Amino acid sequence: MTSIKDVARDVEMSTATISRALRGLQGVSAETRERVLESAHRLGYVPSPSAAGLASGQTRTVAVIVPRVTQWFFAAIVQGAEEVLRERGYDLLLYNLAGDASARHRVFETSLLTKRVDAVLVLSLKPSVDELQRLSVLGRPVTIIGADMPGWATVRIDDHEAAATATGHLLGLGHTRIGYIGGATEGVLDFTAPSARLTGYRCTLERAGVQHEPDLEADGEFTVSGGLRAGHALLSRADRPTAIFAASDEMAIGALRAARELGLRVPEDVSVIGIDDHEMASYFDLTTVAQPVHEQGRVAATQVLAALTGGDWRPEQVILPTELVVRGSTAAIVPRRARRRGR
Amino acid sequence: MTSIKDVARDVEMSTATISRALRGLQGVSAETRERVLESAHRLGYVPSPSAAGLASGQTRTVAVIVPRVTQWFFAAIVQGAEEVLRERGYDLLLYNLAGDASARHRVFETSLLTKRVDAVLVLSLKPSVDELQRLSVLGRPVTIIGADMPGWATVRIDDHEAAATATGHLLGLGHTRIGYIGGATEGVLDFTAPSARLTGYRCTLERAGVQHEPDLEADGEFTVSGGLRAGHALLSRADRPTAIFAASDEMAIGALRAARELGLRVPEDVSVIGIDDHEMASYFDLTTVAQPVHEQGRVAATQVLAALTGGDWRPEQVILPTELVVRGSTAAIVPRRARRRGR
DNA sequence: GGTCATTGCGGGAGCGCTCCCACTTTCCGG
DNA sequence: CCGGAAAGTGGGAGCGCTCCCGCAATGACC
Repeated sequence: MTSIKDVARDVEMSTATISRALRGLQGVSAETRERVLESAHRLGYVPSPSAAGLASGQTRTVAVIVPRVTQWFFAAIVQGAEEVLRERGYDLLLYNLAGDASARHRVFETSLLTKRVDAVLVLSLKPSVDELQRLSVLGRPVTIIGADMPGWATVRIDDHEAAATATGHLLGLGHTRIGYIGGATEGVLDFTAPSARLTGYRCTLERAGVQHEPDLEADGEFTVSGGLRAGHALLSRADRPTAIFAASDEMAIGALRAARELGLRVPEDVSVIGIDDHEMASYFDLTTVAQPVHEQGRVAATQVLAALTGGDWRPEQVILPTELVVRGSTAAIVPRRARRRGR
Repeated sequence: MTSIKDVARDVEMSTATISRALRGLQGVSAETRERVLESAHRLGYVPSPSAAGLASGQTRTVAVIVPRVTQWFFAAIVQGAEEVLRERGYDLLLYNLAGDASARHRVFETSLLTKRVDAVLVLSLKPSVDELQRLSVLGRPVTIIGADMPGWATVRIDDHEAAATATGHLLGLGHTRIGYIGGATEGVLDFTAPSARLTGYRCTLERAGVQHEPDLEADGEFTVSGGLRAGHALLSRADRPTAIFAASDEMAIGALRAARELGLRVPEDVSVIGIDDHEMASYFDLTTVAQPVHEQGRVAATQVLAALTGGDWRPEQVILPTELVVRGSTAAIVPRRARRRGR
């Protein structure tokens, strides 16, 4: 393995100069830099990240902690983050919790992170008090995506508002019996989004003078299968809702499926709206409140990178905009009589 | 930052012993190990991977090169690999090419990989001759998932057979006009699966005495939107096929959508079958040839890890089994007259 | 012509660990 | 009682880089 010394010997200079030249630091003449680059390339020199990390204390690596990569939403964020990290020469260390509590424990507990990465991106999970403690002890930039954590750098959407938009859309179409499919507000992936979306839904109903019915709120676990179950529960009621607002597109897709299985037409018999603008949403003709998923990853990565280079880093709360995307799964309520006909 | 020296001083022993004790090597008395562990914990000692990597030449990290994490298939493989890597204390460095040729170039070219990871997992992309050259120069275990590369360690399914199974299923139901939606056999993600599946389809038709029609083969780019386009093209023909075999579930889902948009009923008017058993397949009632996605990641990771620990590592070709999963999107062909009625 | 930045470069001390080799002690069999 | 193997431990030389400090040469300025 050729090392920096070999290059130094080759161009008859000190390793210090080689290091400077290779990293593009100033204090090296253009001619020297040229020679060093040529020599390094000719000798097939590849720097050792371990050695550089040991000497500099920087690993040029950031950890991304994600609940489940298999969920499109998280994967898309990872992809966004990876793009900007790669651009800047940083590597991405992926920690996939996959609903495994022990995995979560391990990642936070054995803070291997400490000396392994320069920064951490935490996706959509609300770290516990203890975990936050560990994160802050790291002394490294940390950005939390998709959760509201005052005092911490966060990138997210306004979940309350997104839910209000969705609910408002349904209200605007004349619906008043609006079911809600959400997720546990406490759990393995205890992010703050579920509760914010739930209150957004409730507040909007209330503001419109609609009585909010606990019976119309179901748990969809933020998965397609959960949405299917919840959809079945809501739609097989005698006094079934005329519209369903699911707190995520995946649950909305499950609800669509439930409607189909029950022989209900969408949107004639029931309107369905979600949140996310999942990549498959358009194929389901699903009306949704789109959020910039990919972009959140980019912004978060940009943020920690800025913290790493610029000196004055103070946690910033970034809120990205959402947008109602109307497709075919929602429609104005049809008078009872007419609706009957379709069943 | 507390280092190994601090622990050594604390228990009044040499750093060599601390290192041995912490890594669970033999040659340390149980009592000593106990004391070291206690001291390390009390002092909040965290080992430095950079230092260990520099000294040992091992990083306990493996690189996973993936075409696009946002595709469920790849994410699921990553998840499988991550599981076994984490179990064994290895970290996962994610390189997401995301269809960006320059990204691909960068990953392979600037073989930062060399001194950064102990092993490499390459997902579903057929490395070019040049890239293979670089991989072999690494001198590290490399496993390729989802592509057939003689001479290299691979983990995959028998694509030819999977396609044959799907096609055979349709033939068995009486279909003879069977459309095919596949992907470019050369491209950014030039894996070997597309061509193997195509030939599997053709061979099976031929063997059944069915004339294979080039017009019934469309390009779906292995995406939902591509499948939608291809489905439209195939199903809006006057002599449209009575069944469609899509080389991936995502394309099959696109085809289902196309059928719906054209007012065709599935499976009465057209049967659709895919490959993968995508997480959403059951929600679409999609008949498919299931492949062990998650498991492929696990097996591949296990393989490189074995290569890393055991001494005698020689490339092994693992082929995992597939299984036909019959759901509601395929059915026996209905006599022309009866079928008409439904249109 | 002298002073003082500025630029370009070298020397060399670590960074925190691993691993080879050597040393001591204990234990066992002959 | 002795020799030798085995077990437990220490010393210390790196691993390949970064970065601080120092030095020389050059140029600008009064």
